[in-house]
Amino acid sequence: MPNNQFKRGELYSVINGMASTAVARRLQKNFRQAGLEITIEQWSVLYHLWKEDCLSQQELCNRTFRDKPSITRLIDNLEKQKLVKRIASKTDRRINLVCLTDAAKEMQNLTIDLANQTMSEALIGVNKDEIEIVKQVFQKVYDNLT
Amino acid sequence: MPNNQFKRGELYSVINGMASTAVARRLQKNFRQAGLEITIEQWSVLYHLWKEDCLSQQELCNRTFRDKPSITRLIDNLEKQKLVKRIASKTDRRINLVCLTDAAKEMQNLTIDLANQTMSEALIGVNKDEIEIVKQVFQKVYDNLT
DNA sequence: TGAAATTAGTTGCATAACTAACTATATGCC
DNA sequence: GGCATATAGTTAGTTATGCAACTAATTTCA
Repeated sequence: MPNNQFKRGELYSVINGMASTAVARRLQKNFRQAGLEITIEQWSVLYHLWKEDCLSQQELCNRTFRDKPSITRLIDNLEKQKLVKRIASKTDRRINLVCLTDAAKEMQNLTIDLANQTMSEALIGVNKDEIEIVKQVFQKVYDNLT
Repeated sequence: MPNNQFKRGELYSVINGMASTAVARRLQKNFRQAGLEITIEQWSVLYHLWKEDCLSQQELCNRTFRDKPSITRLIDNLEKQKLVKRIASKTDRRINLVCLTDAAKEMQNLTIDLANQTMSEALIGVNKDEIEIVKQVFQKVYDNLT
C-alpha cells in the first residue's frame, strides 16, 4: 500500500475523532458549568437563528448541514425548552418558520462568549494563517463531496 | 463584539458541521454500495485493530477518542456481526482483549481502499502542505483541550 | 384544469454519543 | 492481611444522527 494513501486515511480518522470531539466536549462542559441546559447541537441551531431569526426548517438544514429529521427533532427539543417556536408561514402552508423566544434571545451573549472563550483555549498556538488554511481545506472538502 | 472572536466561533461551526460530516456520509455511502454492512464508527474501531490486533477496550477508547460506554456498545455490535470477539486477558481479569475474526481481517483491504478513494475525492485541489497544516492544527487543538 | 412531480416537514427504526451510577478486579499502603 | 483507592468494563437514560417511508401543500405542464 503506497505510503501517501495511508496518510489520507489517517487524516480521515483525525478529522472525525479528535479535534472536533475535543472542542465539542469542552464547549458542552462550559455550557453546563455556566448553568446552561442546552446541547451544542441545539446551540448550533440557535447560533444561526441569532444571525437571522425565523428561518424555515429546510433553511436550517442547509445552514447546519443536517438532514430534515435531525432538524425536526432538534426543533422539537428546543420547543420543549421554550427556546423557539414554530410559526406557520402565511405564504406557503408547508413551511414552519422557526423563531426565537425572548428566553433564547437572552442567552445569545453568554453562549457566544463561552464559545469564543472555548475557541480561544482550543486555538492557543495556532496563527491566523493556519486557521484560514483549515477553513479553506474544509470548504474544498465540502465542495468536492456535495 | 470584536470581529476576530466571531471568526473563531465560525471556525467551530465549520469544524463540527461541514467537512467531517460530508466525508463521513460519503464513506458510509461507499461502504453500502460495496455491500459492506458496517458503520463508519465500527470501521474506525476495526481500523485500529488492523494496525494492532487484540487491544483492550480502554486502549480502543484512547485511540478512537471515545468514552467507555461508546466502545462497549460498538464492540457489542461488532461482536453481533461476528467481526470481533472479546477474549478475557489472562494476566488481568478486568480486561477484555478485542480481537479480529477472520471475516474482519478479510475486510481490511477493501475498506481501506474505499477510505483512500473517499479521501482522494474529498481532497481534490488540496495540497500536501495544506493537509499537513490541518493535521498540525488538529493536534494542537486536541492537546490544548485535553 | 388536473394529474404528475416536487418540496416541506414528520415518524419509525437502528446506531451512536455523553453522563452518571454501577460491578468486579487490581493496586497501594498502613 | 485488609481497607481505601484506582482501573476496566457494563447498564440506564437522554439526545442526536442517518435512512426510508410517509403526509400535506405547492408547482409544473400537458
